[in-house]
Amino acid sequence: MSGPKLLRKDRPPPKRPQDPDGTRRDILETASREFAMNGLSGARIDEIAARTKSSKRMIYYYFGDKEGLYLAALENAYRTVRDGEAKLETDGLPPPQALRKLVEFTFDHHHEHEDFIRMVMIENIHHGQYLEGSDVIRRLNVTAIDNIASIYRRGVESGDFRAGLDPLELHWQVSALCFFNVSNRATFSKIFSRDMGDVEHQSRLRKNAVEMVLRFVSAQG
Amino acid sequence: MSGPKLLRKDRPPPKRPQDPDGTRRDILETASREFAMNGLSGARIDEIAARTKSSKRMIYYYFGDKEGLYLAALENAYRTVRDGEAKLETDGLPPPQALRKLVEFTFDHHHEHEDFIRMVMIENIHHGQYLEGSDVIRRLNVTAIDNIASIYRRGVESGDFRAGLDPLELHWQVSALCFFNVSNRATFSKIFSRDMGDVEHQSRLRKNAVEMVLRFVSAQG
DNA sequence: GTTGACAAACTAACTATTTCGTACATAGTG
DNA sequence: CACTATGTACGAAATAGTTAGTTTGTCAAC
Repeated sequence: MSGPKLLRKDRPPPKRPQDPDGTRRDILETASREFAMNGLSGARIDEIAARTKSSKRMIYYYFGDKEGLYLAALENAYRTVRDGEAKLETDGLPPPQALRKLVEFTFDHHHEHEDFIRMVMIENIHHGQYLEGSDVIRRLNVTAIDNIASIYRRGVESGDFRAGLDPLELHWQVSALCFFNVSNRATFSKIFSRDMGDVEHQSRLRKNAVEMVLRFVSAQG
Repeated sequence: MSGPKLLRKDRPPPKRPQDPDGTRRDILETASREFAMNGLSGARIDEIAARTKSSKRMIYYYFGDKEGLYLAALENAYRTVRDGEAKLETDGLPPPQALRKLVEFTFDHHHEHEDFIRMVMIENIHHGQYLEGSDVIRRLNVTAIDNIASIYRRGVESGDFRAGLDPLELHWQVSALCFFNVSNRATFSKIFSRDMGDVEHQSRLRKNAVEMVLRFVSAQG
């Protein structure tokens, strides 16, 4: 489960009685799950400590207090997801296909990272006040615009897309469709007695999201 | 602020030392604000009690426990919003204009009812488990589909809309665009250092949402 | 290479509050 | 007088955070 980074010093330690990096990571991962599951006030420090290989004292040792731990978990969530997104490559493709790929990728990616979605929801409940103090997160996200901005620019130049749209707003629309798909699945499914998370619905909703964005930016229409 | 229902008995009581209906309503409204603001575990019974004209004792008297109060607040939120939505009239309009009006109305309505949005977010964090036991809420929502379903059907008949779309999925897309606009405004604004809630952005996002839905259902394209 | 000092990593038990919920007593109402 | 509505005070459990002390690693000096 844990691969301690080799090649850092001569001896890769097989079992350390003291393992600051490992302990820190273990706490952070456990806390991330608990916060994503229960929210900031819903998560319990004692519960997190119990699920950790470490102890409550260590949580305070490394993260100061509950809010410090929450912020670390929030940054962790953004980092994990944005790192994954960096793998998307669309440079070679014609703009419409590139945009299609981006939407499909975003849709799938959000779908696969429910904990991230939940953390963002939770942070929005708190009016983004913890995110506010984190330059880390801002940096991670601002670059996420570059991709869609470049695709859009190419699309306008090639005549496939209409001009006058704002890449940030485009990103907003894509996010809305993909985010909502995960964030509101529970209430939506229960209200309408349909499991919106099953493969059939997901495949249709994914197709819809793509069509919606493509038709929106399309030059003809 | 409080209009006690007249015409029920001869005398509308001007000042009652004991006022069960008023007390109940006062508690519910206060609780609704607090839960919307802080979530289920974040809200404090003592805090709610303090903001009430009444006392903590009365909360337990009328709502049993914290979860009972939360459920009442959740139902209250859905009821308030769906009651407002019932005012929308689109029967006379040609389908594209009817759909436009529906999207604009939903967009504005969500925008004006942030507390409702927050309650739905909170309930989704809890995997919709409280909503599950509430037939009240299900009933309120299922009828919300009728409107959009009827517009869509008329649109297909008139040749304005393409066939083969699912009204529930259409409702999903509209909801996504309008819901996200409120739910994720905080984090989005802070990450990109733009106030997405100001009038200019809102007006553009609203226009985008309408165009997106109309282009999506359009027969040509 | 052994030692000893110092810092980092870690353990266990404890505390001060907060927070939900309740008993008990009282006042209005029909 | 029975029943509903309400005020006051209290209690038990949960919860964030701490105090005090122990073990482990590092590294320079001998």
